[in-house]
Amino acid sequence: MKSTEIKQEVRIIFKRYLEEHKHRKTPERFAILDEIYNSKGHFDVEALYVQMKNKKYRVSRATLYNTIDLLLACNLIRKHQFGKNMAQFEPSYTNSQHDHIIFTDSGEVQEFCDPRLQLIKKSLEDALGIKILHHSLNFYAVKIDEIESEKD
Amino acid sequence: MKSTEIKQEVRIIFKRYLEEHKHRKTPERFAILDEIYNSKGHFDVEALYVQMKNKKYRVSRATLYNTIDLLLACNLIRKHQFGKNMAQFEPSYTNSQHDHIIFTDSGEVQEFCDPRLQLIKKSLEDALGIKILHHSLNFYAVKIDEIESEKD
DNA sequence: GTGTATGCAAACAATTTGCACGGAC
DNA sequence: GTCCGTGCAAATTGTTTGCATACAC
Repeated sequence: MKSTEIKQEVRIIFKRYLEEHKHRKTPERFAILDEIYNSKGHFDVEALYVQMKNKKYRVSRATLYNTIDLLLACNLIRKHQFGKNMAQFEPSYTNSQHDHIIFTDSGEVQEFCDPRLQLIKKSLEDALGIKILHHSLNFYAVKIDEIESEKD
Repeated sequence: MKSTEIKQEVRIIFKRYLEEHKHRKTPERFAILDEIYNSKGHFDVEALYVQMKNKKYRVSRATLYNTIDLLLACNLIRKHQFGKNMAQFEPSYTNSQHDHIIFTDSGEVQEFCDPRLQLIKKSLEDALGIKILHHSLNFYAVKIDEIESEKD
């Protein structure tokens, strides 16, 4: 699916969600959605705020937080809490579930997916009689070659 | 190992750590360590503060945070970030590595350990040429019988 | 005696809330 | 015309910092 098609599609999903829940379809809300789906990748609220400020659009942080809640509710973005003050979001449409490796020195985030996690999840659900709603798996790592070069 | 032996042991480890790093062995620091190892289980800073206040001991939050940093540094406690404002700690001596299931309705935390996680970790390290320092795996779940009873 | 650790209160950063105005309906 | 959503600034929460005093060394 082309990038322009995706952007079109998520606007429709958002529009439908807002209508169904009797929320107003304000230009701010669609501008924020556009901005998020224009850049892809992970972002935090402050970065999004600055990014939109630098472009044409002027939104308050309050509106960003408000809209992000709506986008989370209709599953157009996902939230990740990488650490106390390291909340990040990412667009989730046509973007399959995955987990994260956070490089502790640079803050860089890399995605991965390992099917064995689903086996662990299934085992737990069966063994404990629970329903797992979602999960968070983060590995905090450093790159080997960077360890080597630090030895100089 | 008996509970009293553990408490004795961790005091010795902490004492050694403080000496090696030229930190003072203040009564507050040992009182905090004792309090943590008296109750075991997960705790957050506020709960620890209230708990100590209710007993004999009067410590400031600043000292709690300071001491917790020291205890983290010498691996006598572990920190878990279950959500933005849900940082919890737990004593880690004679307490093997494990992961957590957080029940989203009650906030209850249950521990589990699945060896397959180590396989995932190993695969990633080998495939990507990285060294994983630590990880965080949390499942957010509800109990099945509670789902059923909600249907009433 | 020196200088680090403490308690307190003020500072902080990320998020939230309250309020008056503006625009979606 | 209603009243929800906005921008702004003030409030809030968990944590950190600054400063004067206390006490470990």
